[in-house]
Amino acid sequence: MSNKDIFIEKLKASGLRPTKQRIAICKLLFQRKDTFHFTINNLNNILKNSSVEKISLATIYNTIHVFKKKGYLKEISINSYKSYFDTNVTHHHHFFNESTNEIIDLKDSDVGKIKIKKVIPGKKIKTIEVLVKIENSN
Amino acid sequence: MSNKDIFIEKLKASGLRPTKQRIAICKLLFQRKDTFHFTINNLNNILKNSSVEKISLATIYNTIHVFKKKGYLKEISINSYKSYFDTNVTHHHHFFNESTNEIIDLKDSDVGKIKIKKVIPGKKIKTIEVLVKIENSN
DNA sequence: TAATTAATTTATAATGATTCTAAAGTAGTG
DNA sequence: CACTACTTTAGAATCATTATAAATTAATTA
Repeated sequence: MSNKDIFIEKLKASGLRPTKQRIAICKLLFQRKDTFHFTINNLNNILKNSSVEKISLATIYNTIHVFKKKGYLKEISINSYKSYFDTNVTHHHHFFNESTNEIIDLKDSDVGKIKIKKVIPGKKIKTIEVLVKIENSN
Repeated sequence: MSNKDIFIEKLKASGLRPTKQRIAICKLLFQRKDTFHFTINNLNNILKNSSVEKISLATIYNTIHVFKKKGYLKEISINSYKSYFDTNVTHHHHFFNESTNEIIDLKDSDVGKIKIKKVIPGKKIKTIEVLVKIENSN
């Protein structure tokens, strides 16, 4: 199965028709080796330059939100200034480099077991997310 | 020293003149036993009802941001939809109740030691923040 | 205390991100 | 090919936040 076919599958599974705009977005997001952290604004800039297709902002927002709902993308909360998305949808954690505003993935296995000693009656833990803020060590 | 005097001190330390609007904001934020998690919108609503003073949104934004910069308030990143502030400025963590959107403090000592097994060359860890998402266990 | 100066408050405008809308275009189906 | 439903798009609408500039108030000085 070609990459393009995989993208078409992803789109169909998300209830979206495979259009050239959406396929261009898929290429940008999923045709890469490493995980990709991005903002909508990032995506828009890259697509404006790289892609042959002219893709409107509304289409980008739409597609990203559907992928997020479907679980093909994760949204990361680092700070209130920007909204980041992540192509790594496995359970994992993040470094945030406060000197450069760069996000780096931290594998689940790179974080030791976390013990939560407080229990909230009637609630159960759904997920534990760790954000490690780093800065230049000089 | 009365509460009001403490508020005046806080304001002065932040480089702000003690006006009645700012003192009303201080009362709301700091005259309480438990930590307070809020959005600007929350604050505005409470002030609109509770306080004798008419306080404009611009004043609220201004004051909150100065307090944040001074370290009298912390901003918490839970999700991209809302921007929350916290009157607890010690190092600590949070539960986020996804059923109710409620934030609950988790004391530093309620979280076991966290081992980060990955090192980023040239960077040092500034802080480690844990967000525990919970839901009804029905 | 009155006068002066500088900071503050406020309503409103400006901005920026995101969402909505409705007209024009395109994919899927028979 | 024709039809229908889904998409795309530009631009408008909305919402949170920030900026602005005139009116008000606090602090300072005489």
